[in-house]
Amino acid sequence: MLVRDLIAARLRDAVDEAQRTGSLPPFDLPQSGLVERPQRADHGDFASGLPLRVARTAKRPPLEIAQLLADALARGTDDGPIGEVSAAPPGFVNFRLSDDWLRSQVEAIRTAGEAFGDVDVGAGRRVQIEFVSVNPTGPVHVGHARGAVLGSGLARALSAAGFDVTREYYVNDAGNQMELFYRSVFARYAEALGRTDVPLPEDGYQGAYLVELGEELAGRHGPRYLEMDEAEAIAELGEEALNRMLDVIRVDLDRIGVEFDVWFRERDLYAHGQYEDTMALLRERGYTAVRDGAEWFTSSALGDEKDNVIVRSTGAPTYFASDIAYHRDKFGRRGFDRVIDIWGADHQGHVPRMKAVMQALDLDPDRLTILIGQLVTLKSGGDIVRASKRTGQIVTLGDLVDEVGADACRYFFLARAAESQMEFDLELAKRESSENPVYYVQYAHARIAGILRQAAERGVTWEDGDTTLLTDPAELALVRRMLQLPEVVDSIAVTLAPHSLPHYAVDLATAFHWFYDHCRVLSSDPADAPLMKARLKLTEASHVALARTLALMGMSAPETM
RNA sequence: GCCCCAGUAGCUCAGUAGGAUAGAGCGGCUGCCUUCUAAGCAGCGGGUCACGGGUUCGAAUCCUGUCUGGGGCGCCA
Repeated sequence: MLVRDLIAARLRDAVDEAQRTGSLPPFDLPQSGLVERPQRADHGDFASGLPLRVARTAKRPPLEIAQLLADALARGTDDGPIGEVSAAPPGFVNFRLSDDWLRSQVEAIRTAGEAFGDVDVGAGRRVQIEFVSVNPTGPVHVGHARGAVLGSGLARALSAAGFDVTREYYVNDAGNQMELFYRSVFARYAEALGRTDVPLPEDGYQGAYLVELGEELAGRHGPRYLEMDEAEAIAELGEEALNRMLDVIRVDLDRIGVEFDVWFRERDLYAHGQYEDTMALLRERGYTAVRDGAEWFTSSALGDEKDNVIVRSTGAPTYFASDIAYHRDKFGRRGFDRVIDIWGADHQGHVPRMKAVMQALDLDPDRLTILIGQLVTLKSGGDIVRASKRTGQIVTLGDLVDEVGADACRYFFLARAAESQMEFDLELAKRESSENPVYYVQYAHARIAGILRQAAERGVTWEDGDTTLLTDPAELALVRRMLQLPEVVDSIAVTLAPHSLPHYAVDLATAFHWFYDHCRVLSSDPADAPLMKARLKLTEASHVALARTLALMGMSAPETM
C-alpha cells in the first residue's frame, strides 16, 4: 500500500471517529484527492486540504477542523511511516514522515530489488496496448517513433502497476495499400531481371528499399515468378516481401527497446470469420445502411459527426470495417478488460467513430482508451529538419537511432506529454555533456556503480551495516525521493501518461548527486567503518531505485561512463 | 465553416481528479576538484501562467468568449 493511501485511510478513520463522537458534524468525504504532495518541503511530505473543502458543510472554521484532525492523528503514530502531524493555516493537515521509518526503508528497497516500484492497482486485469501498427510497406518512419516509445513505456509502467499487459502490433496485410505494395514489389523484381514491360503501378511505392528488395528476390528466385500466373506470383512474392518488411520493422523497433507480444494479422479476421460475424451483428442490430451502392456504418446515430463506409460499392471492405471486427475480437474472443490504442494526431478524427463502434457492439466505451500523440518537429540547433530523402536527412526510425542513439530517443520521446506537440533537438540529444539530461541521469548510475565496485575491490562487506546511522539531510532526502517511485508508477496507471517517469529520474539523480557531494561513502579509516557500511546500504538501495527507473524507461544503466 | 490538441522564464518543457510563496533543465553571471567519476555541486538573475469574462473560501488547473500555432473533416490507411 502506498504511504499516501495509508495516510488517506488514517484520515478517513479520524473523521469517522470525530463524527461518531460528535466532535465533527456529519459530512461526505471527497472520493479522491484526499492526500497530496505539497509543493513546499517545509509543509511536510504529505498534506490534506480536506478541512478547507468541508468547512462550509461542517459549519466550522477550517483551521479548527485541521487542528482537531491533526491532534487525533498525532496519537498512535508510533513506529509507522507517519512522524509529525500538524495543522497549518488556512486549514491544511500536514504530515511528515518519520526519520526512523525512512531509515528502515533503505533495507526494504535493497530487498525489493528489481521489484522495487511495483504496485498492485492493476490486480492482474488484462490490458492490451496496440501501437505503432504501421502498414508494413516499408521501414518505420521517424514520425512513428514517438508513438512507439510512448506505447512501450506505458506497457512497462502498467506491468509494474500490476496489470497483465499485452503489447500488440496490428499488421494491415489486407486492403488497397498492401495490394499496391505487392504489385510494386513484383514490378521491382521484374525490373531486376531486365524486364521493362512490368511498370511500377501508378501511386506505387517508390522507395529505394524496394529496388533492393526486388534485386534480392530476383537473385534468390531467378525468373521463376515471371513464368507463372501473374496473380499467383504477386501473391507469393508479396507474402515473402511482407515478411521481410516485418523483419526490418521488428529490428528497427527492437533497437529502441520496443517489443511486441503479438503481431496480429488483419487477414486472419477474414480467414477465421470474425469479419463476417461482426458485419452480420451490425446489420442485425440495425447499425448499417445501404446508400449510393455502398454499405455504411450509421455512427451518426451514436454521436459521431457522420456515417462511415464499411463496404464500398465495389464490394470491397474498407479499413474501418476490419478495424471494427478487430476491436470486437479484442474484447470478445480475447477478453481484454481494457484496450489502449495509440494513434498519431493525423488519426484523431477517427476517435468518435471508434467510440460509436463500442456502443454498437454493446461494450462500455470507457474500456477503450485512444491516446493521441501529437506531431514531432525535428530540430538541429535552431533549424527545423525536414524528413526528406532528397536532402539526405533523417527519414526512418533507424536513421534517428543511428544519429542520436537509443537511450536519447527513449528519454526525449518519453519525457513529453503525448498531447503536446514537441520539438526533438537532435543536437541536444547527441551532445555527450551536462546539457543532456540523458547523461545526467545515467551519470548518477555510473557513480553509484563505481562506489559499489570499489567497495567490493577493497574487500568491504556491508550486509551488517546499520542504517539507523543515516542522519544527514542528504541521506534522508535521497530515501524520500526513492520512495516516490511506487507513487509515480501508480499515477501513470491512472493518467496513462508515462512522461512523469523521466522527470522523476532526473529528480532521483539530483538527490543522489547531492548525497554524493555531501556524504563521503568510502573510507579506509576503521573509525568510519560503521557509517561507511550504512552508506553502502543506502548506495545499494539507490542502485536498485535508479536501475529500476531506467529499466521502466527502457534505457540502459551504464556501470561506467 | 466544423471537430481535436496546445499556448507557463530568453529556449525546451513539467506542474492541470482546484490548494499554501508557479518549478526543472539549458543558455547568462559567481564560486567549488591533493580524498568514492567536475558528464557533478552551491549560489545569482529571469514570469501579466496568450488575452477577456465567469464559478469558488481559493483558478496555471474548471466553464465561456477571443487570438495564435498544429492536426483532422475521402467509397485512403
